[in-house]
Amino acid sequence: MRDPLLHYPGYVLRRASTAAMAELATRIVVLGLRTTEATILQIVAENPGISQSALGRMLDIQRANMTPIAARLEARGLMRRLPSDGRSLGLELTPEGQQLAEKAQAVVDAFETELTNRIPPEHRDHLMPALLALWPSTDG
Amino acid sequence: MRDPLLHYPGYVLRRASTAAMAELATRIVVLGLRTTEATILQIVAENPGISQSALGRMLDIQRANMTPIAARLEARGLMRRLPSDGRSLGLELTPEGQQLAEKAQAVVDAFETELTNRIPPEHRDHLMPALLALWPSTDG
DNA sequence: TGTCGACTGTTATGGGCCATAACATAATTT
DNA sequence: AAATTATGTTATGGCCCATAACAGTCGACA
Repeated sequence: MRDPLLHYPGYVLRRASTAAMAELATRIVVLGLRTTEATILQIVAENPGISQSALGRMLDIQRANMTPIAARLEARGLMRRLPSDGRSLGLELTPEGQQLAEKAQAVVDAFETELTNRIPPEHRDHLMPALLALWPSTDG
Repeated sequence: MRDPLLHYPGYVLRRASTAAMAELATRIVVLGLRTTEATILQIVAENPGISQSALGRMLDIQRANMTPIAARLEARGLMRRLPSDGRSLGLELTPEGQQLAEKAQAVVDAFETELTNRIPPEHRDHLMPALLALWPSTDG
């Protein structure tokens, strides 16, 4: 039984990503959040007033897909969407949103630290530059 | 506008994986295949007679999700599913499946090579060990 | 100032992959 | 022989991504 896929960086990248995301999802779901929602709370917490579009550009989420996510977070009382522009919606967290964002942040931080610690030290500092080189969307 | 996510290996891993998979998908779809199907053709080509379950274990695809994929490939005349065991189905490619598998293989190889070449040389050899360390499912 | 193009948000819709539960059947273990 | 395990199947849902079409707003520019 041969498995040549383990020599393919793209394939290993995919598998590593899927595994890591699944693990994070199980840790974050206990807060009642999806990983995407946790990320959004985090970004809005650090960038109050950011528009849906700008948020979407930062996270590579289409406007059309951002709408239901933001609406859901607002409906749960975690986020407010205030018209800033007539066409734009500025996002900011409610106190409950802030509180949940902090919990989510702690979970994510712990996870990312664990992830980093799994990498053998001699390879650790090379992962980020290598991944960023694979990722064309950084500059567009 | 702050974007602290770029310091998170898990997040960058996810983004890099998504981008890479999307790119591969656009290259493989012209063959009438999805990335998962291309992978399956490749594995079956190198492991004729492999059972659906064993294939699923290798690729981390649940039995329940493997069934429609394998059935689709069989319906397209690319693969045969021969009862080997009374309960198991042994998989093997048809001539058309072989031919398509070779084309898919060429596309994947080219893609993986390009991917590797994007990584700065000083980081190149560190990516695979780092990713494999993140990926717990290698041994279970 | 009025028009045209670009931007924003929304709705609708579909694709692709993953996960779980329940089931029937066959093999294996005890 | 009985109990457990393995395999394949069906059904169902979740999550994330993509595209098209639309209405409303802003900005650039003649």
